[in-house]
Amino acid sequence: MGRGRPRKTDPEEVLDTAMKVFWDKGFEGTSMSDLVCATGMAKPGLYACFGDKESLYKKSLTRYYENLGTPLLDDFKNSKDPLPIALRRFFEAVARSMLDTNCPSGCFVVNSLVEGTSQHPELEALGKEYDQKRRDAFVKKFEDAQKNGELPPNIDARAFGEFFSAQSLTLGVLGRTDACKNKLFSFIDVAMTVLPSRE
Amino acid sequence: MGRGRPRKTDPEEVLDTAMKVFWDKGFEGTSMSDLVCATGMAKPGLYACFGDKESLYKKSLTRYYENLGTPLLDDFKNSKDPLPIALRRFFEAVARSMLDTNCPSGCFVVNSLVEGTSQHPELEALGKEYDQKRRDAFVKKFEDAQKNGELPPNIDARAFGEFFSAQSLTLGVLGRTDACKNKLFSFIDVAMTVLPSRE
DNA sequence: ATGATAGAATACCGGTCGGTATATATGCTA
DNA sequence: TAGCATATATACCGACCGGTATTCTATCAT
Repeated sequence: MGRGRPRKTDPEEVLDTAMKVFWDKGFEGTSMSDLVCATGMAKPGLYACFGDKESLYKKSLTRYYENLGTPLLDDFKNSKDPLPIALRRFFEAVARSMLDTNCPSGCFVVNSLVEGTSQHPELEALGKEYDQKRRDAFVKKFEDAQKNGELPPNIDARAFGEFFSAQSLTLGVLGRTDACKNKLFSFIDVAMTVLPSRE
Repeated sequence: MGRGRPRKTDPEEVLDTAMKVFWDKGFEGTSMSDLVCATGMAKPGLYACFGDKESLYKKSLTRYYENLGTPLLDDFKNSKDPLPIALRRFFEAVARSMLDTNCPSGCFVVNSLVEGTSQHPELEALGKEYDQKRRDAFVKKFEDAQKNGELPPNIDARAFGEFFSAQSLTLGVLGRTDACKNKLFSFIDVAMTVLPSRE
């Protein structure tokens, strides 16, 4: 094991860097040369390591999702806290990641909106998959809360779940355009008022 | 007047068609050849008429905004109806335009998120300008409603205004990804519950 | 040392990009 | 009908695109 010339660049770092470039310039707006400059890995290396441009993008987005999105969502799903607590923690974590300049904030919503269109069916499918996971988690959480009496029985738990699921996208949009700590957090404050009280 | 060879294609139709192509493929993903095919106007004609690609995009987006966004926003601003009525009418009009397949729904949010990045400062500025107009209108409406006693005095009218302003972006996102009449309208129903009752 | 292995670096491919120069067609005015 | 003004159509430009073949270099096992 360990034969051959050692790598100059760690492939996982390459994926992280690539995601930032894609986030900054968009999929179509990013050239392979941009990625070569940013990552330090030469073009043939990128192709050998990750396949073509679209595969590289998919792998970047997947890694990003598994490192950031999945843990956040799992924490929310598995939380034993009352719904308002868990919900607020989820949104504040999303908001913090949006404010982290080292983090390509909002790439999910960007992917869903633009990269994943009819032109790139695989990217579209990836985006829809993530969207669906989030929405399902939210809806289930709200339905469970209703069963547990945390939410009044006369509301449409699914609609409320989907509403809040969509608010994480809104945070992504605001994070890219308006990003400012106070605004994101006061947005969350207002959103939380949607939660009906127990009775 | 009327000298020279007559136009084969109406420039305003060209702008409408161009916006649809940009909406479908994104700014970077759209080539001038795509636009030539879609609009029927030859490339030199496009350049003579609209300037370069970025100018054409700006003119398309501006026209779209003035034909759709401005009237909607003006109706909302000038409405004498109670706030919940005016708000719901605004959101339902936005939702309907999202569901209109002839209408490149959500190009504002797309522009803000992706086209208008550091790579295209002019597009970014245009997006920010529209964003600001909408936000200002919402904030003013909520502040006025508070003064008129339509909203309780103990809430942060600005934060509520910005929250609802952002919901029109969320409708844009949902319209592009989830578009389905029931979902958009039940999203609006839930969002409306944020409005605190008079007292 | 030496050969095998695997990444790095360079140069290169056909195609398409945004943008334009040139020539032709069409209608108005006089 | 002559001529001008304006749009259209074609062909073309250099640059850059995504992707690859080839060569060079560094590290391993032997």
